[in-house]
Amino acid sequence: MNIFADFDARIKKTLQKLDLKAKDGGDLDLSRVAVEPPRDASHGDVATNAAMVLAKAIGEAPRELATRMAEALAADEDVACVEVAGPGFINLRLKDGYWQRQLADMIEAATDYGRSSVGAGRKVNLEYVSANPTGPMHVGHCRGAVVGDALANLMAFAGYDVIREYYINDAGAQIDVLARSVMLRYRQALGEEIGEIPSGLYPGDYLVPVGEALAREYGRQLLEMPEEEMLGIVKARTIDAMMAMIRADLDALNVRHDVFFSERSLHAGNARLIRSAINDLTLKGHVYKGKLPPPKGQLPDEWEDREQTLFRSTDVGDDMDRPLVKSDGAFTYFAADVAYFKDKHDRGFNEMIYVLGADHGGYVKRMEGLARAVSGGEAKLTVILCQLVRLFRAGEPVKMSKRSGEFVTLREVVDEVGRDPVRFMMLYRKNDAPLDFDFAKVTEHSKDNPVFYVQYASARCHSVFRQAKEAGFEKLDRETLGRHLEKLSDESEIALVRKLAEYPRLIEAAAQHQEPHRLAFYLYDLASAFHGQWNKGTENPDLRFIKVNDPDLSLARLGLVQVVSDVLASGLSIIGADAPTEMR
RNA sequence: GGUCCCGUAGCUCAGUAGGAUAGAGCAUCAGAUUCCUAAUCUGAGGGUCACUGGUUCGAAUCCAGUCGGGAUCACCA
Repeated sequence: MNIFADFDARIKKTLQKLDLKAKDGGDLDLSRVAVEPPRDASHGDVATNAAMVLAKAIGEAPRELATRMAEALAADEDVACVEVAGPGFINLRLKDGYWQRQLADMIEAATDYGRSSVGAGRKVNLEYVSANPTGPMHVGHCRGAVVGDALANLMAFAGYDVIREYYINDAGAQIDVLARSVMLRYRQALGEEIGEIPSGLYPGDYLVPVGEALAREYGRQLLEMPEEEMLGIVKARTIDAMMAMIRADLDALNVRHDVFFSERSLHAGNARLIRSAINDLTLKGHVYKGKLPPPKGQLPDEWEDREQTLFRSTDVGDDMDRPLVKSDGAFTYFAADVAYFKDKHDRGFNEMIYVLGADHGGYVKRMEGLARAVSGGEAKLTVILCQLVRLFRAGEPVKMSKRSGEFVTLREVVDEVGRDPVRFMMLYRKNDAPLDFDFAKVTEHSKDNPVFYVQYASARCHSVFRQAKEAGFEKLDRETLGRHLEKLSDESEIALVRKLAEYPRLIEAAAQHQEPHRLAFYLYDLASAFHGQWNKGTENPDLRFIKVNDPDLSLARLGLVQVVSDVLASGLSIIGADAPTEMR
């Protein structure tokens, strides 16, 4: 139950009873009425701007109108007091009994607390990672993988029907280069001296086992085949091997996909699907033959002024029209994108989300244009751009050079710092802000490390329960925990319940705005509130969770701890990290 | 040159649908901690929200422009 939605409904009902009329006789527009937590907790529990938003239409001073509304709202049995503040805010303070009932519901809902139906079962296609199958995933892929995966978890929890998708770029010139690189390793496995890997080929050692496997399976046979046939086999085997490696890496990061979609499948059968998609675009009038103006600024060295098949993306918001066919007659990467998007649309998706690195910022407009053109404007395509991650080791930047093949792999990072810290830290920043990732800080066991801080809160909750058992509390099921909640009356305890009550609204907002980082920040806040409550017990023994001489109060407090633990577990599982029961 | 992202405390960053006196952590400073739940705690100082103009009851937030930083810019994937 989202308490702000609850009071939104109550407040609007009250407004109707007041029978407010617009001065021009028209209907009042309540859509701008917001019911939300006040910025400052000292203002109360629930705030609304209703009077300020409606004052003009009604023709009454905001504060005057607010006062009338406040009187009506004070009649609500759960409202302790109402205040009009500032320019016309109405602040409600709720009775302890309301919060105690909320807590009872949370205890009962257990790990389903926070689950929402705002998504209304809408089908969403979420594509993330989609790293080229030409080598192991490097650390640059990490952020998009985590953001995409966590967003999928989040949206699913908020009631969307999410399909997680990976687009395998297994067509094109890079794959030819990859296959040639493997051929070299194959000959090496057969005992040939291959010397240094020629520049332009992939030098990485990870191709050695692929060559060896081919040698085991085919012996020297591949060398005797026609080039075409041989390359086909090598490509297929290599892509399989690379994808197996990538999947294993993703698995180590706890990143899952439902669909791995092959770009090659679009090119199969004389590119049937691509032709069909382009044909479709042509019928809709988005394709023409023409020349592209050379780019402004300096002219590229090998500029060809030729007539080609173009997608008129400028009609749908792009800066320039995009080629669909290359000079060698093959389809461009973008042409395959058109077919892939059409495939998603044909599969019934009207909401497509792409999680991409910031270096793909230039593709956003053409992708949005493509969505408009293919779906006739009915599909919504959103691109989430993740800024770059900078790696640090004890404050010093970690140098990486793609040319020398000297890059930090995703696997190395996961192995070194652990899956949970990687996932949490990747979400502990807005996606459009650059992120500094310091190995030392991320593994540090101190309160300065947010990962540890949040997980420690979870461990502490479990520790409280362990101690409760030692103190003789045997029956700690949810029914028992919810039995004496009226005993929870300390201001700091009610404050913690309020924090917990924010969770459903936070889930909904984070899912709707597609901002999983909000969850990481919320969990940090919650952990902080819980640690604070724990620390209050050190100063004031009356506030300890377990008070042997007052079992009912102890049970009520354990109920509170239970929900803190539930929400931490729920939130951490969306982030994709464990909620530990103890710290080791 | 075009496009996109960013600019908030000394540093790293939040800022929830345009709301009230702009927040947190680190750092700094001042205290607490014989005992319990210290892989600490309490408190304080610190701001031209890059700049200018606009929209309105009200702008860090929306719009336009300026400055500064980053990404990207035919056919590659």
